[in-house]
Amino acid sequence: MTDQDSGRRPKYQRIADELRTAIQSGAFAPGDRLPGENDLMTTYDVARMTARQALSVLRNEGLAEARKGAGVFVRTFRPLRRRGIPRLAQGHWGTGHSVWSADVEDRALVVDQIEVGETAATARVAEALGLPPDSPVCVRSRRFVLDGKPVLLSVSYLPATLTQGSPITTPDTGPGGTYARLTDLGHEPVHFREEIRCRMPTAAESSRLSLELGTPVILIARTAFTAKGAPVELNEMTLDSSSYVLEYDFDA
Amino acid sequence: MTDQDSGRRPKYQRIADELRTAIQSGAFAPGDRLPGENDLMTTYDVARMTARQALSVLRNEGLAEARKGAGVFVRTFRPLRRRGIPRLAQGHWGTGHSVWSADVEDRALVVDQIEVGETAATARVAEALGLPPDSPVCVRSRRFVLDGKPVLLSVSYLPATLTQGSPITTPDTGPGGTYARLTDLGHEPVHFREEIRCRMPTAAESSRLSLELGTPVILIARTAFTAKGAPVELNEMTLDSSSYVLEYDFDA
DNA sequence: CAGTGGTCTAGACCACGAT
DNA sequence: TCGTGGTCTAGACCACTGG
Repeated sequence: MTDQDSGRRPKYQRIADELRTAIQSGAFAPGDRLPGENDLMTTYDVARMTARQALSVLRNEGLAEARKGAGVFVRTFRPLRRRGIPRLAQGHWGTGHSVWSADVEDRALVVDQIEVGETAATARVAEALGLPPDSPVCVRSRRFVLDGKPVLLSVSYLPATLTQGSPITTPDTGPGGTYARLTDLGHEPVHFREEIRCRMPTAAESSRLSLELGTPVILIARTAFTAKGAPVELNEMTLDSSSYVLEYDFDA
Repeated sequence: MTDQDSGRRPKYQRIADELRTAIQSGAFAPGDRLPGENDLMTTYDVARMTARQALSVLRNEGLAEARKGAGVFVRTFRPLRRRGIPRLAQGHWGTGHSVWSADVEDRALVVDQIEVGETAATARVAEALGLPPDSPVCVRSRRFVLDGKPVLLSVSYLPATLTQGSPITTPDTGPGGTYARLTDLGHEPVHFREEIRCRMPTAAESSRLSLELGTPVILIARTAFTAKGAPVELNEMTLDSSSYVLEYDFDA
């Protein structure tokens, strides 16, 4: 260590800084290959682990992704748009445009890993549905895959007393889906509450969504209410944050 | 490597798995100290870097945080609740309860790092406000600190032609804030669009929000529209995801 | 097959925090 | 002061990808 020490910033962070700046300045475009471990070792005269650490910083920031045997590449962000309130989202609020561009949806959607069954409600689920603990609930679990890329995990909980004998307890709920069947049963959902949070994925989520390192997940917990204010469904969704932009339109 | 190899899972991931399971089973509660590098080295008979790598997995998952000189500890999650649509959020949708608990807000809020000025709109800002590129815009930048912990960065953009000479161009906008002043000027915002995404923080964001490793940020871009459908404000917010749950209520 | 990233070892020195 | 995590070196073998 003869020259450096200018500033107390660790070597691996200095290297990461330079690469990050280069990416953000456009010197490396999305999809471009970045200098690899060997490049950094010679360029900066550091050990292998130090070069690796620098690259791992960028990966954990979601800026780069490694492809084994190929190299390290700048990541892209081309999200889908999920409209939380379709009724209001269209219309004449058109002078200003969206902040983040999003792909149009004329792609191949596959629903996957469907599991339907009945279990005892966890404390959280019972609370959200206004049921006593351990009440029986209908559980519908699915995965959504868009153009071969998994983007969304969905688990829906409904009071089992409501869904007895209804198509809701079968994999195919029929035209209009679960909400149409609830309406048939006299429990039409008219009000919704969505709670949103964000965190790093568990190993299981990371695997089911094929997530890159440094990709958070968005959690949406949607509760559906009837006109009487009774909760009839809790839908817990797990989204690949690199695939989604959420949008909510509302009036003052 | 005499015994292992049972399963091709790398050592550091196996160690991380065991610790993760122990955390999720409650063997280690939030705030508890986890086995440190030296503990793992002797327990699993691995090299220092391997133990470090196992712990770094948990940190990047947001499950653990390291305190230099002290140890590695299980993280906590006690979020604030941000209601996107206050008018609807109250009321009679009360049978079902929130999925995630949230602290009540009787805490000390400080607004910080206030900067107000005028610049040329970036392409993204101009697009959102329906302005020609490089149009002059009023910029209001702030940081919100709750009980000493920074939780939110906010940057607001308004067409400079609207705000000329108004208190909006000063640090203190007066009672009712920016929206009240816009109303005074005959540009009352009546409709809002919020776009939400999520990603890992930049170094600057991480520093301004004092984020732990493994903590994503939530980005909210809110556009405010007048009754005529003209956008009058773009507010870009950056939230510490470990401090927030977002909530949206709406009707079918 | 050559090059890449993935994993792992066995050392070292440092800055920091608790005692 | 002593243990902790933070940084760094200089090697090694492996699995995978590409031409």
